[in-house]
Amino acid sequence: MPRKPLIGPRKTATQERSRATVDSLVEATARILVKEGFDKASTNRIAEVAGVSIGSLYQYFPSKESLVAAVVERHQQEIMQTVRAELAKVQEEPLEQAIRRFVAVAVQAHRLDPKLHRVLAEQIPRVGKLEKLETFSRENFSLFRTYLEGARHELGVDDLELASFVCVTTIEALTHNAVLHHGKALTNDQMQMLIDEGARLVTGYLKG
Amino acid sequence: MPRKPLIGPRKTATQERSRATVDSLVEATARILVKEGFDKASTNRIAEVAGVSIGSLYQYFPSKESLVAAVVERHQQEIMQTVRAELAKVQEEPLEQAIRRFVAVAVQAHRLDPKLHRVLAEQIPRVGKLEKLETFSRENFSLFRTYLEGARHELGVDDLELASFVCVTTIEALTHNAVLHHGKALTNDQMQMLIDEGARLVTGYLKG
Amino acid sequence: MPRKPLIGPRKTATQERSRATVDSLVEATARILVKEGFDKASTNRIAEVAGVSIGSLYQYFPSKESLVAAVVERHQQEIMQTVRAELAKVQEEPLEQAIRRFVAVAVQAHRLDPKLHRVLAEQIPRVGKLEKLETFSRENFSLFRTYLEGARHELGVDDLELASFVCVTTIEALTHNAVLHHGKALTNDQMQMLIDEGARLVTGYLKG
Amino acid sequence: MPRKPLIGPRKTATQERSRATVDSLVEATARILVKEGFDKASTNRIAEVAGVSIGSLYQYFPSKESLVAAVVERHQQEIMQTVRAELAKVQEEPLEQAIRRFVAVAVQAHRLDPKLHRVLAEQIPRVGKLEKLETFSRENFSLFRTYLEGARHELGVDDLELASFVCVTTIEALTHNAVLHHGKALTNDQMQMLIDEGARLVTGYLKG
DNA sequence: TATGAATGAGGATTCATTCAT
DNA sequence: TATGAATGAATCCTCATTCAT
Repeated sequence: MPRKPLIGPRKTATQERSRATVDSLVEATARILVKEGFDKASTNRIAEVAGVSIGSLYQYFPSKESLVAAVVERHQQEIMQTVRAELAKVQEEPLEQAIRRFVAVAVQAHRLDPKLHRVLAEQIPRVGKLEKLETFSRENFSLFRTYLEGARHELGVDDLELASFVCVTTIEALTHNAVLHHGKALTNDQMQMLIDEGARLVTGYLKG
Repeated sequence: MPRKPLIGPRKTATQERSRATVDSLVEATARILVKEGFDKASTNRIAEVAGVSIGSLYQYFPSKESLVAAVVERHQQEIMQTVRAELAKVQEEPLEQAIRRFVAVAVQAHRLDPKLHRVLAEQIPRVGKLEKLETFSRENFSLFRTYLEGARHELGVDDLELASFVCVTTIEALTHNAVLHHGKALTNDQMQMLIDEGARLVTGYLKG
Repeated sequence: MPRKPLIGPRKTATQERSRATVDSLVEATARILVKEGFDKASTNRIAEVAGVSIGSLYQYFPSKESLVAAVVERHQQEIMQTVRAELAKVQEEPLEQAIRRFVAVAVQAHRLDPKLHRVLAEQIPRVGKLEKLETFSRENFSLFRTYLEGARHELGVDDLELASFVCVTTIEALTHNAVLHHGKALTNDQMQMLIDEGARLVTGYLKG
Repeated sequence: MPRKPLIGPRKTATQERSRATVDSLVEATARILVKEGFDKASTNRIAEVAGVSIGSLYQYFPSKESLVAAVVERHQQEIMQTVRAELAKVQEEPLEQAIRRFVAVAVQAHRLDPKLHRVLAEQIPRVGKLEKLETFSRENFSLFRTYLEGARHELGVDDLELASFVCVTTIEALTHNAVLHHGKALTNDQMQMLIDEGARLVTGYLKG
């Protein structure tokens, strides 16, 4: 094991090569998923597109499923990074403003890579088992719920668990349908309108 | 000597046999989809379960896709029958009552055959092309929109197209998540609560 | 199912076709095993040599293992047919004569298809699980033991189970080594000598 | 500056390291063969178990086959060491005693590492080409034959080549079957009985 | 028209071996 | 010399679909 990092996090050539291989595989998988769909995403195809041998694919991913899982994970990470950043100060905001922010964040999350998001949402249940991506993910649910707890005084509802379920489901579905099924890309106006309507819907409900 | 039946819907023996074969194939497909999942639903398996030879299967359905499409169609028909019956007199009802009915109908639709509904919802994008089942279906959207037009005086919103989109999406998602992802079966209480919340959410929104 | 056998065991065309396919697969497997060894006997190769598609192979044999098992079975059947025929009247024979017959039968069994016998003996433990071919097979052991019981008065040994083990093992090994490892084919003289020696060895032992 | 050790078998550090690597590879191969079977013994697995990189494995062994061959060789060496030691003074012994010793030695050889012996016996024909391990090995045959020559006066047989073949084959087979196929381990009584019977069988034969 | 034997492209995965570092 | 990432031919097997009977 020739590993002589002199200072700090200096990766060895070997580590970098591995990392590059892994990345290109995940990337290739995502690209094929988006452009050709789940059924065309054979492991041989993925390796080919990644410019890597099929053997290397299996060196890093024990199965096709694990590759798809990695794509899901990566996408999820990207989304949650956006979400966390965006919601950092939501706790201090009044209801109306906060809800608008939640809706806006949902829209943004969907716009990170809408096509990938769609494929993952639609075709990935098949991969099952690793129930990621569950209705905008548990973390989202938590964030929302936590907000509601802090904003209890502004709410006209008691059961925060139920309210969170209703709101998160609603926001997710609205955004999902709007972004993914209507036309190709939302104009800014449409996006604004979407946020307005979604926020009004949810806010009204929460105020009771 | 053409053999068109003289009176009424009296099918020839042959026609009846065909019909039975087709039915058993669709039924077998649905059963396998539900019990064993999309991946186990090979055409050979379907033919076997239907008690029909693989040759006959291809006599009636040109492809696996067309078989799945038939299942979707059938499920849709059943749902829409319920929906139409239930919404027959909705036009005359006041907003609150009508919306409750819409939500209740959505729940009922999901409860017709929840497992089949779920499989179809999850796996069918794969069959793609024939975008049936699209967000509670166009017909649903129409029915809702038509209702809104008649109830314009009670509404606090102008853009009925937009409002319909928001409401139908919301109702569908809420129901879908509640029925398909939470536990196995909803208790009556839970169902009532779901209808209450859904109706309140949408009604509030529509009143503006 | 168009099955109209008019008289007696007249197989339908279909049945005959299936049968032919199965036969050619087993035959091809045996041939490859003999000519190229276990490792070259890939399912695709077998199908090719059988003049059958790989799909058909899997229609009749669920796995590669099952194919090899069929070869073993077939070979075993052939051997046991010879053995049974040859040993039909052994019960009435005096010890010396009977033992000679046992040895002779073992030699014959090995000469039915020596190369196949060798491959099966050497390479098939791998297929394990289906422990056929076990030390000249249980049936052989039984036949021998049964004979000993009837000939007890001529024997100088008490423990017939033990004696059978010793004799059957010995006869089998002697024959096996002689037929399979020495040169290509045994001359008649060599065979005679083998029988003589084997019989003398075993007879001496049994007489005590 | 060539570095040949001046005195005695003093290996350089490098040579020792090489030796250690080679040993651990052979040992790992044997262990995997025994514990997991031939099919699990991939070169990568072997290297891993040996705590050596796959690259190093190929530095010392040109192929998987050569690795297995080394295991066979080593096992053979160990057996022959036992055998030679045990048979050192057999030449002076009378027939009965000598034969008992031969049988006992065969049993001991099998008990050195029965599981390894079995795997090698069963799977190694596959590795073919290097027909080691052939029926208790040529050396055994020689030893036995040499004994017979010295003991000619006690024998009732003429053809010592033939007699040796018969005896060695018989002893090997008896031992092999008894040790490897009957239950897990032989009790001392069973072993004694095995030696008794084997010796009686062979002695009787040799005395004519 | 019904049957089911046959097809074969294509898919996931393994593993002995090579070679740049 | 040691390392381990990379290779890719080869393997077993599935399944939608065709077609002779």
